[in-house]
Amino acid sequence: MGTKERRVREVAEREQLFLDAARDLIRQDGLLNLQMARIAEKCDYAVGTLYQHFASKEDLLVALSADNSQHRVDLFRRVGEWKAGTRDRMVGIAVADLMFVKLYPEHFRLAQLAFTEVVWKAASPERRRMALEAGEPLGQICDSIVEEAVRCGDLKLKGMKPQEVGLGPWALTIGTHTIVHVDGVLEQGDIGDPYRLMTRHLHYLLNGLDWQPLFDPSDEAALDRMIKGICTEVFNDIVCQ
Amino acid sequence: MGTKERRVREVAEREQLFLDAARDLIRQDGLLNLQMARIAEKCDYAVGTLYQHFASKEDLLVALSADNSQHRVDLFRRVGEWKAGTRDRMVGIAVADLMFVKLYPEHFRLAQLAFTEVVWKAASPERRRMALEAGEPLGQICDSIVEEAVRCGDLKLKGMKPQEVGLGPWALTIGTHTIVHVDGVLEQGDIGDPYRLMTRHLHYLLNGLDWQPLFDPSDEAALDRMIKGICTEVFNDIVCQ
DNA sequence: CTCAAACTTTGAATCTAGTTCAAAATCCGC
DNA sequence: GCGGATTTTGAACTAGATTCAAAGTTTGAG
Repeated sequence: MGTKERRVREVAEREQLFLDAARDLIRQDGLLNLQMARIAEKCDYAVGTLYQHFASKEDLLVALSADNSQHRVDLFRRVGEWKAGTRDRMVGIAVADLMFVKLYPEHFRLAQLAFTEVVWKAASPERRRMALEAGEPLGQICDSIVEEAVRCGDLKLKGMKPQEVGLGPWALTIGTHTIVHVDGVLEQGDIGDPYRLMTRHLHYLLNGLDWQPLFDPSDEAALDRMIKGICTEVFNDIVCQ
Repeated sequence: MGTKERRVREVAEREQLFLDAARDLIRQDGLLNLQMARIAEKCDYAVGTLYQHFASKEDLLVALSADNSQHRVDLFRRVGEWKAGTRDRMVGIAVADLMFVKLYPEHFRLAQLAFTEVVWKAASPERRRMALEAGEPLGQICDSIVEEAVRCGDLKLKGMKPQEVGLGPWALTIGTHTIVHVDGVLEQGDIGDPYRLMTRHLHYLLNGLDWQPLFDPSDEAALDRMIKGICTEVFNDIVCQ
């Protein structure tokens, strides 16, 4: 009696179809011009069917954003499995994040919108739960690196929980993306590559945390070498920079 | 011949009236339910008049966000004028920002939305320019603290520009707010007060930058004392915590 | 003071796009 | 092959942003 299972699978497939279509339309016409009717049309389904999957447009946006996290999780996993020191891997997480935003800037923009009060609150509770769930592995990978660092003596928690340590680099990363993506803000004072700068600040933060081995980020050449090294070793097959 | 001037002033006053009404309505019914017609009604003007001031709803949102920056700038200025060491003042900036978001969480939410691609791009170019301009003093105050720190020997730039140094703390701050304001994210791993944690990470970052005098943020009591000290000395008259 | 041109305000009408829902189509077990 | 359950459909509905022609007001020249 696999007909029920087939149905479930078909529905899931169609949901994916809708999400992919929405992504295409966003890439094509911008987030600004995304219309529910167009998504349905592009998939040769009626609007009503689209609404069987998503309670509202906001619901779809959050779903799309959750779906996008998969890409990010994939990149993070590579870093999680990378055979390297804990500090290098922590920097690797930040570089992965940075690559994600560079590769898919529209995903970042969408996530930014999706987590906005107006959109987030208008999505269904299940959808919100799913979106949070989709992002969970990111935190877990990060935590496990911190935990390993503590085990092997690279880092002392000094009364913090592993998640609390992770919050610093995470905030630094998100904050940098946010600043970079508000166009106009960085034009004023001319700042070089904001992402190389972020890596530099991350190293300062890690040095402050006394995360071993310490690294001198004012050595620009060494910094570049390190970033390039991570790119080659971890993201070899993905276009880098 | 002051009739033209009077007119200009009246228009400006009405614009402020509209913005204040919008702010009230947001506080009352939430950003989600803000309606252009209601704003006009509340001010006893026709919708058309509202549209003489703001090209679109998005335009109004960006304008409102720019108007809100004034509060933030006021807090920053206090820190800028505070007679204290440069490092304390840098932390003071972060505390000011933190207080701003705690005092006016709805302003933060609005800013978050306003700087979203969908809203930002739909606002008129002048409005965007004005919004950026309204935020400029924040960066300037921050830069001037960095510059003074360099002059008096508390900090070495090591090849960075003053703005580049400031970007680290700034990103850390914005990132923390962003994480805190996505409800649900921090529920998972139980993290104490995320803002005290942010201050702690900021100190780690400043230690990493070798910004004198170094401070041990793992001394929780000293950290609390410092935050409380800033609140009393700089924001004495404002409710703190 | 008068009047017409210029400018401003008005709000009903328009328009856009998200959402609903009754009818039609399809599926499923008997 | 049939009848009820489920799914799909898309025209109709709706909310709310935006427009614009008509009404009102101001200005300054005569």
